Amino acid sequence: MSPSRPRGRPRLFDKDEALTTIQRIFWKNGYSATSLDQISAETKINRPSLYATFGSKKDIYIKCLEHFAEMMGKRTEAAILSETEISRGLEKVFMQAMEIYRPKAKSDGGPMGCFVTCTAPSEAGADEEIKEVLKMVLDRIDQTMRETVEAAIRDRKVQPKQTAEITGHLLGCLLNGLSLRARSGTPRDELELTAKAGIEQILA
Amino acid sequence: MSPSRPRGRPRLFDKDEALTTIQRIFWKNGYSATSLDQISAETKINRPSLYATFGSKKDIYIKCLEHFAEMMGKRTEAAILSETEISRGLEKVFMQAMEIYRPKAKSDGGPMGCFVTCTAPSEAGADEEIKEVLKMVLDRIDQTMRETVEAAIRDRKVQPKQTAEITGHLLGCLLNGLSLRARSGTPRDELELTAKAGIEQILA
DNA sequence: ATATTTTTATGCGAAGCAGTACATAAATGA
DNA sequence: TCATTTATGTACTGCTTCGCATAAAAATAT
Repeated sequence: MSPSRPRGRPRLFDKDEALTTIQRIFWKNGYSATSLDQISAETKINRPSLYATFGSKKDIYIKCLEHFAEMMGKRTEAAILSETEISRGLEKVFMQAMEIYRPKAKSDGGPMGCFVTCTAPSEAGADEEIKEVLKMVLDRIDQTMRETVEAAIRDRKVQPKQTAEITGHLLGCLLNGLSLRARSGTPRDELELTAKAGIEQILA
Repeated sequence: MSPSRPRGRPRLFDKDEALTTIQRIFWKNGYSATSLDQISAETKINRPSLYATFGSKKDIYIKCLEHFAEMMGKRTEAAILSETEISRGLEKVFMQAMEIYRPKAKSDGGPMGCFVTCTAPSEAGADEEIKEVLKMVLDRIDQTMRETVEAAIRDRKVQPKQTAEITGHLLGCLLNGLSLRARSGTPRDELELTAKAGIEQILA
């Protein structure tokens, strides 16, 4: 089953590693303010190679958005599965999100906030494709939250006053709000405090 | 006291009206994706006049951000003062925000979502000045919410489980989350439903 | 060895960008 | 009437942008 080496000259760079580097650049500067020259320089991949591998600038950006959403989604599901108590599971989800949105160690100028919710909305006003990706990511967050809440209701762990659907939306909004605040420089401990209180309040 | 006409040739355009037009362009396309040529074309103001009146591109953008925040702030305060019951006041605040974020009539390609939270975060990662303006606006939202909650607590209208400060943050996050969802195309009635449920849940 | 396939490297080209120099126009002051 | 002041319009500069055309390089297949 080991796939025999493909036919021509092999790539000098790792596709996934490059995508992660590119993601970080878009994350920090936003889509429009990032140039392919900048990406080319930081990844040390020539523009034509970049183009041949990932497509146009927008293609690359959308691949990064999906890459990020996939990463967050997997982490979220893992965090929820690792706890039996829903409020603990959600707390873990939010805490690890805060670690990504506003890393405590190495607060050197790395990107802050959620990559998707901090960079995509700016483009979504004029670009239908990016708007749809944004909607997909937001819906996915809410859906995961909702399913978690539904499972907890079935297990008689919580009895929220609102429907599971609404409760999912509220948890999603909370996460988005915290992401924007992280981007603006709000300190980590304040974000964590709000997150914990919010989960408690929304689930009650 | 009527200010005598200033010395030189009078301006052909209204400063405030122009700023509103420019704001709408930034609102739809974001900061980096908007060019001064585009602004010049849509306002019919030459770039040199634009520059002389408002300063650099970033100067113009920041003036627009502050212009928008001022407008929203005034409307919010008015809405709160117009109702004696806090939950009704907050509901009015959120409903009029939704009308701006996602206008029901004339859903022709006008900008959606909050101008500040949908365009500034993209730039805030690399621009300290925009980041500070963003923080100022977010803090102002939370502060207004907090003061409203505090007043309601004093009047024994509500007894939130969380502190007024936290409650303010939660209401702010809810508004931000709804703004992003409006930008992504979530229908108005769903936003309103979430808003009402959220207010009820957060104040309980 | 030679042909074939794929990636890399150089660099072009047409367009767009922000900002400004300079001459002109339209108002007021004397 | 003429100087002064401010705004406008044209056109330019120097730089950056995305995308691609073309040739060289590095691998496999025969």
